[in-house]
Amino acid sequence: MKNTIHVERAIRRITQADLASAVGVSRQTINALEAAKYVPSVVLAMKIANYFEKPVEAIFELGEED
Amino acid sequence: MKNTIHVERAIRRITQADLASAVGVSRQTINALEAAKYVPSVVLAMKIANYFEKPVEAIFELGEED
DNA sequence: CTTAAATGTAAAGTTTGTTTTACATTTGAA
DNA sequence: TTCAAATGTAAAACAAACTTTACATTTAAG
Repeated sequence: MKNTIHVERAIRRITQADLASAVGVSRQTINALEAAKYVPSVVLAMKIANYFEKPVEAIFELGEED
Repeated sequence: MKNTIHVERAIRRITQADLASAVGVSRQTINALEAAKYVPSVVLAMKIANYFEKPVEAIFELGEED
């Protein structure tokens, strides 16, 4: 599971804390997600995708591991 | 969180057990998902969406609760 | 250079996803 | 109607998501 959250964030010049509060999770959750430390729930994934106005697949990609 | 798994399954005339083994989870997991008893991980959601050849958003929908 | 904001990281704890086992009920085909 | 397959459900156990607190490091602006 890979994701491009930090890229999307960079484009919009948004902070981890900003995104976190926008989607209702802690900043560490966003930080850990960007570090690919774990796999989020679909709900969180969809909230993030919605926030960036992109489909889930544009931000999250299945890897070999999955 | 709503989903249309059982509809997609009906269309393809596929059993819960079939889908379960196709995406690598237990049959109870699929059953519980259809009953909306919990929210899956993005990985599982994407595997299910891929299996049905549809985007995640076509199968999973955020509700008020989320 | 200095300072504040942003980020990385880590441990402990809570909650929630997922598996396993097991059994009861429904459905469909013969 | 009978039997097998499919589905519903439930409890215990385990794994993984997510929070909280707390601190160290990096980055950017003044």
